[in-house]
Amino acid sequence: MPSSTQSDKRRTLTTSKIIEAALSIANTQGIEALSMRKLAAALNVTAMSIYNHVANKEDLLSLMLDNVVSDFELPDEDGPWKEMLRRRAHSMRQTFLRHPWAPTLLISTITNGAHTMRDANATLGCLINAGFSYAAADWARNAIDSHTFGYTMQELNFPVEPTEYRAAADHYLPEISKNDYPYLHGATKALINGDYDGVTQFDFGLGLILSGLAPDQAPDQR
Amino acid sequence: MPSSTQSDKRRTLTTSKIIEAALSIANTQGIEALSMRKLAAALNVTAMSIYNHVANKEDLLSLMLDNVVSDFELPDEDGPWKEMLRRRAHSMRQTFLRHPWAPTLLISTITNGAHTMRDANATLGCLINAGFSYAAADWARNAIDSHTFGYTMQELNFPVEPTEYRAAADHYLPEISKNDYPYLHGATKALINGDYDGVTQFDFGLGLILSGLAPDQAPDQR
DNA sequence: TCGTCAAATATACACTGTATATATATCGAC
DNA sequence: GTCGATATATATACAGTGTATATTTGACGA
Repeated sequence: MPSSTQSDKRRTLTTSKIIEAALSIANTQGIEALSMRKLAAALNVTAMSIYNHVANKEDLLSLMLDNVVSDFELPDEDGPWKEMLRRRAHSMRQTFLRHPWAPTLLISTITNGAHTMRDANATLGCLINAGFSYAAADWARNAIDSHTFGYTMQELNFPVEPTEYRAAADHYLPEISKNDYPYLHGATKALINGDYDGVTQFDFGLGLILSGLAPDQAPDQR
Repeated sequence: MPSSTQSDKRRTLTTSKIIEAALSIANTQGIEALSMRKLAAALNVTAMSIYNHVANKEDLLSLMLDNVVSDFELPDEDGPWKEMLRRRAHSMRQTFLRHPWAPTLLISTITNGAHTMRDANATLGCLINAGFSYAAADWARNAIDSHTFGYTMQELNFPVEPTEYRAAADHYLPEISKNDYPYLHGATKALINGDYDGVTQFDFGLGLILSGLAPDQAPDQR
């Protein structure tokens, strides 16, 4: 007796519901907890049902990643390039902080999602409209993205939460022999006693790059 | 009848042999091909034997990573800091090109291997001896490493081999709609027609950072 | 009312890391 | 030389993974 009391099942699964549930699992339980069976369970469905909407797990991950990229602030192609690129970089970092599993996958996966392409197009367009050659724009974007990915991934991997730096001192410092690694020991101690402000430190490196960039320099090649 | 013709077995397995074999598999067949059973087979041994020398797979990966890090050129703590750090960064990139699986793991794993600690200590020491404060040295190293990891990971993930750029043109360009993504289309075409020199491009971004760094600037914090 | 067709399911397979229990080879002490 | 003791290799097993294949089910157009 099929009644409407339950969920009246059938035909309720969609690709976007799958992606949504997958993102939720990855964000709350970590990417390693995202298995097809767990995802299916969260959707009240069998694992194999998912394969009616998604080619395989790799495909699912690509869809998730493009969804993440859609949170990047799209540069205005006619706006001031430094500010546009700085804002985009900061929004990338913020996005990665919300989806800590994403950068590793994003940098080691080929994605042609619509949002990813739009982001690349707008970023390059902003530079090109500012007078950068195609090659120079590519180099500039590459340098900025390298910093954004590299910095955020290091930040996400840092073993201690900013709020418990001091508490970690007694725990980690003894492992760093003062004799064998004097500088590392000292730096760790200084670091733990200081404040941590990820935005400022990220912007510091970003600023080094942006300051050095200009439409005319960069590659000697055609 | 035990004879010495074969291998006279027993007691031949060592941690370094395991690491060596694991590195070989990861470098030739990719990190995803490295399973405990395959590794054991390469060593003419059972999977569980490995666990007498290694706590678990994560531990094995840490040992492999520290081995990779040992290839980084150690900065001379009293040498000229810009040149020292530039050389270290380039050697990191070269090392990653030989071990394409390494950077992703290295940046997403906490490692306290001796080589990793020595590298961190020497790098910080070089900056500190050049007049950087502990905090400034940390920020500088962070900016340089961000670029090194980020750039090399993007480079390793680039879908086309430098030698076959032109051949890839017909293959990839059609997927990038000239109407929807004009700048990306143009940049891709330009990129494919140009030469690729990873060293030069890497050094370009690195140079931006090194040019901006100085012992006195950087963090306002203590 | 009946195909038709898409979507959900059931089952199965090869493969993963590794816990547990067992066998065996080597070495120090007598 | 003989005998534990100890370290190391093995055998077996289990829960979990992605997914190929075959089957069932439900909704819709004729």
